[in-house]
Amino acid sequence: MKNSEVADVLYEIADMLEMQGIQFKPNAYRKAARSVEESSEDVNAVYKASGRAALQKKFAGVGASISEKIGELLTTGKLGYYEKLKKQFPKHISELMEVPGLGPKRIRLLHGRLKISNLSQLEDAAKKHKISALAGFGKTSEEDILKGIGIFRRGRERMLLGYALPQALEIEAMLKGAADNVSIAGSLRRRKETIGDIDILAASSNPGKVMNYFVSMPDVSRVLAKGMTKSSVLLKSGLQVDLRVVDASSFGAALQYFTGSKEHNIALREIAARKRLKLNEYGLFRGKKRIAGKTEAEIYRKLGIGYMEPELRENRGELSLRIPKIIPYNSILGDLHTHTRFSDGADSVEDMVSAAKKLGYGYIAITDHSKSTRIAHGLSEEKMLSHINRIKAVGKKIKGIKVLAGSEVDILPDGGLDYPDSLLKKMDVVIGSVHSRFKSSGEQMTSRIITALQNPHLDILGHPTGRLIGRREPYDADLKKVFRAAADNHVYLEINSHPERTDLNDINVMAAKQQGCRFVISTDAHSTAGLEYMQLGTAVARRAWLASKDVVNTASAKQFLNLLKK
DNA sequence: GCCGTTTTCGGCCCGACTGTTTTCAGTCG
Repeated sequence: MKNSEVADVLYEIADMLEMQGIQFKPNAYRKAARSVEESSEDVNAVYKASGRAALQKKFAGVGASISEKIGELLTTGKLGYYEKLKKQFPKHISELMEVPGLGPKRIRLLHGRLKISNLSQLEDAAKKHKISALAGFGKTSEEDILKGIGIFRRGRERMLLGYALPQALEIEAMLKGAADNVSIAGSLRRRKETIGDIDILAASSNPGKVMNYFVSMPDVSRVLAKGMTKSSVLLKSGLQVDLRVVDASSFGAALQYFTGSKEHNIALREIAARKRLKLNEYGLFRGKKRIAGKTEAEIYRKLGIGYMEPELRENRGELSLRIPKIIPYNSILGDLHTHTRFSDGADSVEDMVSAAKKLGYGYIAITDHSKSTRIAHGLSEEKMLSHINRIKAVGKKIKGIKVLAGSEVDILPDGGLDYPDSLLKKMDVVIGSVHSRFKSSGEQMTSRIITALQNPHLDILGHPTGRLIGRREPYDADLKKVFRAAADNHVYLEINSHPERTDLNDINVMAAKQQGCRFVISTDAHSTAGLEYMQLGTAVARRAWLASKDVVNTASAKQFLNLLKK
C-alpha cells in the first residue's frame, strides 16, 4: 500500500468522525494522514522494517492507536475500524463535504432529518424547498446549497503554477501603481505546483481607490464581490483573484497570515502561545500591545525564528529543524535539456543558443530526442551524428556561451539506451528518459530505470517519474531504489521545469537528497520561450530545501564540465 | 487520538462572516 492510499483512509475516517460530532479526533486523524501523505518515507517499508514503534517515530501525529490501525491496514489490506465506521454512513455521503457551505454538522442534520446521503438527493430536496423548512436553515441557505452543488459539479479545478504565476505578476505590477505596498500571497507565493485562486495583498490608506482600480482592470470579466477590505474578480482566463487591502501597520502580519500554509500558521501560533504571545492577521501581541506587524521578518524574529522563505512554509519541520540557505532564484548558470526543430522543438539551434545567451547563461545543452521516440521525430543514429556536428558548429559561431551537444535518449523497455555506446561517447551530455510502456509493473519499471542508471554514459535521469500534473500519474517504480542507484552511479536527477511536469516534485526531491542524490534543474524547452520556465524548477528545489551546492548546474561552465562523465 | 522548556492529564489556532440567532452555531480560510 502506498502512502497516499493509507492517508486517504485516515482522511476518510476523519470526515466520518466529524460527521458524528466527535471532537478533536478528526483533527488527530487528519494530522496523521497529512504526515503520512507528505513524508518521503515509504510507510510500508518503515512498518515492514521496524514495526509500529517506527511508524510513531517517523510520522508526526501517529501515536499508539493510529500506528496499530496502519499496521492492520498494511498487513491485511483492510481496517476493521474503518469498515465498521463506513457501515454507519451511506456510500456517497462524503461527497457532501465537498459542497461549499456544508460542513459535518449540517450534513449530519440533513441526513438525520431528510435522509439525504448524496448530491442528487441534496439537489432534489433543495429544489423542493424541504431544506428551508428545517430549523437552522433558511431560504438563503437553500439557495447557497444549490449554488454550491453547481460549484462542486464544475469541479474546482486548480490551475498550474506555471500558467497562474505570469498573470499574478502582471496584476501585482499594475496594483503597485495604485497602492503603497503590494504582494502576491497564498499558495502562489509559496509556489505550490497547482493554484486554486490568486491571492493578492495590498497596503493603502485609501482602500477605495485601490479597489476601484482593481475591479476595472482590463482582464477582469466579472466582479464577484467588492468591499473596502476584500474584493474578488474573475479574469477572462477563468482564474479568480482575491484582493485584500490592509493598513500598512499590519501588512507584514496580514502577508504572513494570507501566505499560509494553514498548517504552518497553526504551528506558528502554537509557538506564539508558548511564549505567551498571540498571533493573528493584525500582528503579534503581548496582551493588548502589538509588538510586531509591519513586516513578516519582525514577526518571525520576535518568535525566535529566522525569516522563513514562503516556499518553506508547509509545516514539514521548517519551524523546528535547521534549514540550509535555500537556492536563490536566478542561480542556474546553464540549461541542460532543450529541444530544437530537428526533433520536436520549434526553433533552430542558433535561436535556442542565442536566447539562452540573452538569459545570461554560461552554457546550454541541445538535447534532441533519440530514434525510438517516433512521435517526437527522434533522430536516427546518422542524423544524430550530423546534428552533433551542427551543434558544435553553432558553438564555434556564437561566442560568450558554451554550447554542449547531447541528446534526450530513450530508456528502452529492457533498460538499454536508444543509441550505441560509440554514439553516446561523442556527446557532452546524455539524458536518459522513459517515454514508452508507462503502465509496466513496478518491478519492471524499477529494474528498467536502474539498468539505465548503470550505463556509464548516462549523466542525467530526465523527468524521473513521468507524471503530467492532473493528466498522467507517475509510472510505478520504487523511487527509493531508483534514487539509491542514481546516487551510487553518479547520475544527476532532473528537476524538469516544464509547467505540466515539475518532475521530480518537492517531496521526491527531499527523499532523493536523503539518499545522497544531486540534481540538475532544466527546462525541457521546446522553443526559445520555453527557456523561461527555469524559475518553476527552482521553486521546486526551494520547496525541497535544496541549497545551491545540491544543484550541479549552479556551477560555471568549466566546473560543470568537470562534473560530467567523460 | 496525540502530546509535553508550563503538562503523562488536559488541553487541542484564531478570527471573520453569515444566516437566522434573539445571543450564536456552523463554516471557512
